[in-house]
Amino acid sequence: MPKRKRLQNNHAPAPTLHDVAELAEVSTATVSRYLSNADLVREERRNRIRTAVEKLGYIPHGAAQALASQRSRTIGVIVPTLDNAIFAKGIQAFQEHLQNAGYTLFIASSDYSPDEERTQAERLILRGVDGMMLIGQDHHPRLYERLLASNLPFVNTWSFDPDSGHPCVGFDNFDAASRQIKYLIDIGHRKFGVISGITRDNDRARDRLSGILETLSDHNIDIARDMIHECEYSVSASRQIMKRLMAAKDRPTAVVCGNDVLAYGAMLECQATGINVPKTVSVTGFDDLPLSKHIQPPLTTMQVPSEEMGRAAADYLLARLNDETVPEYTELEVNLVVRGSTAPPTKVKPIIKTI
Amino acid sequence: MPKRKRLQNNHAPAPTLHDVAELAEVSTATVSRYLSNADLVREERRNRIRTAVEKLGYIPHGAAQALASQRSRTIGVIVPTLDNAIFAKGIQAFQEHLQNAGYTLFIASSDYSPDEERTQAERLILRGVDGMMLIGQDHHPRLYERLLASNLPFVNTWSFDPDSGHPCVGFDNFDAASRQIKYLIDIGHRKFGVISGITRDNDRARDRLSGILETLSDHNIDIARDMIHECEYSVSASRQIMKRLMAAKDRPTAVVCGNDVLAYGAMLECQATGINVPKTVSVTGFDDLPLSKHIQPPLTTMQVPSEEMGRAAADYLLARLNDETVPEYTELEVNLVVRGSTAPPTKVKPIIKTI
DNA sequence: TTTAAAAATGTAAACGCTTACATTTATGTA
DNA sequence: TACATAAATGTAAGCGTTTACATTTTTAAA
Repeated sequence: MPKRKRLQNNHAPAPTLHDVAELAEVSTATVSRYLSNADLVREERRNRIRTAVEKLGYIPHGAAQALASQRSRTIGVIVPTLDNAIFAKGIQAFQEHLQNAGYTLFIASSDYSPDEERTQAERLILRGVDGMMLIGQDHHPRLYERLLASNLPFVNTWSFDPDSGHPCVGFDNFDAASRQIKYLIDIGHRKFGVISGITRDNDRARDRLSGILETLSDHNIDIARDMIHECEYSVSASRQIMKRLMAAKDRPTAVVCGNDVLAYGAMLECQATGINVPKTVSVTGFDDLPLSKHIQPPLTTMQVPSEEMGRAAADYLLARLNDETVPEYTELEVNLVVRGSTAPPTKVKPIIKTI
Repeated sequence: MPKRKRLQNNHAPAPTLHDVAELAEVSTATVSRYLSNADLVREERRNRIRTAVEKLGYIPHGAAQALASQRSRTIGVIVPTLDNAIFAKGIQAFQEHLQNAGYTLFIASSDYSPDEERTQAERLILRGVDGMMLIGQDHHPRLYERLLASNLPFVNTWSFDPDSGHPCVGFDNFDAASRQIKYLIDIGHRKFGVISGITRDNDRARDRLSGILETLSDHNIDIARDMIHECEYSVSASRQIMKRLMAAKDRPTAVVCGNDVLAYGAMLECQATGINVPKTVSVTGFDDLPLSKHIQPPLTTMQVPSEEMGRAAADYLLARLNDETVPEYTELEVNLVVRGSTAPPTKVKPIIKTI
């Protein structure tokens, strides 16, 4: 005799595996198997179970599954910020990919602070994430310790550094920045300004800055201390700095920015003060945000393969979770996209005419 | 005799409540109480427990907690997109607020599709979220049904509509758009173009569009069918439409855009084709993204209180979860910010001189 | 003191699943 | 047909907490 059969009316306790099993007249084990791998059960019962599931509107209880199976089918990611679009595309791709494999994503943000990142990571671990994606490779040492100690699969992204010993999917920020500045040198620039992201706790910003400075030095090009600035990733902050840069006695003919947002700031400051880009000063960015090809002039920048990165990061974690072997370090390409914001420097002094 | 005492070496099974209890020589119940409300236990034991927790590096098992307590301390939010910054600030505030209350956030995205939104919601419910935040109020009917049936606290945001019967924290999109267009009428515009977001399944876009059209009609201002376009939220798409708008025989003196991104597209198209904003055409946006005050000319737009909205949404859910009473409908203010992208229309025909 | 009430603690039963192992049933082979 | 083997199913023991209830200890009042 069935105990009760009320359908989905308000506040009805959610049906459990047991309810389904009872209705389908099989054991809970069989239902569980059906749910995880349908062709483990004979067709006849499969149908009974399917019917029961539908009739009851059964949804498995995630926490119970997680507890019993010791895996939550949940992945965590900690981004520095949700605020700008830099990471959005990559995260989106990451998520979609995981989703297809039955995983759900926890997203937290650290506001570019390793301490905060570590706190967030602890939270995610408490929530039982099966794996974790991080941005960059500058993380709290204790975070690395915990990740390693608990043998939790994780992957660094937006950086590529096999020497770090940590799994990563990303690109070589040093090299990318170096190529970018080399391009500017090639078209004739010698006087540079740099608006870098804050390098502290940010290996990407740091590598890009080193890439720039070392390449300049390789070419015996001097750059004054006051032509190099670090700056939070905002248009306002960048504008401020650009203003100072262009007010200097010996102003740069090219300003290299740590990312596109900073470049927007630089260009908008010029626009506001009537300085022509690229005639008076060339500006470059890094990221190739969707807007960059539309602004006037269109921004010369490094195209970062964020979607590919998200996908590859997901692949890495999924492989780890399934105990498949997978390369620990994956390098992706970034391309220099030359657009209208850069041009050879305009000669200021008229060339002495020969007779 | 202690069974084993290895510290955090690799792959050591995570310590459990039981381990802590054993080490502190109390029962698991006491440890559990200590963890949830420390002054339920006498000081002497409190210390023993604290020491044990630290020594073992104990972290509670989220899934087990969730299963036993029937609440996951987890909240879900489904945003249309992570891609642009529109929702970022609001989500960030939402998250911070929840976090302080011990909740962790699941973020999913629906790509503006109610079906996808519903699918994502099911996933989140399976994960056992205790509550849910949604954007707008156009949701799949079955989603509403499930939310109601399972008595899961949720709140709509970015819309305010007490008549809907669904809890919401947001603003009146119709009214906001109406005020905006009224301003344009007030400064003399009569010929309008509209670049709206896609209205299907998007009550915000729909309300803004109605706000515009009804207000025009209230003022007996005609607007041709081909001056009204719907457009996905991208700069490229918006540029296309702006191009058409400005190529028309009787082109508008003001173009109202459904959000700031669309407005960027409109303005950039003008910039690219040498049309002066605001002299030839005024442009308005909606959202007041961080960039909007910096672009040239700075964008006239509606300032949306996204952080406040995130906070208020969190407050609502937290109150519901603690069985406190809380208003079901919260209206927030949005302000018209007048900047340089709008100006009175320039008279095209010279006024006939009087003698 | 004694005693009742309050506070602290312990015991053990859930919570809703998964899964090792045992058992039953089907399949193929000799 | 009998038998070995493979496939399908069932049984029941966890998974790591919380929490109702029972028990013990403390506190305060008489």
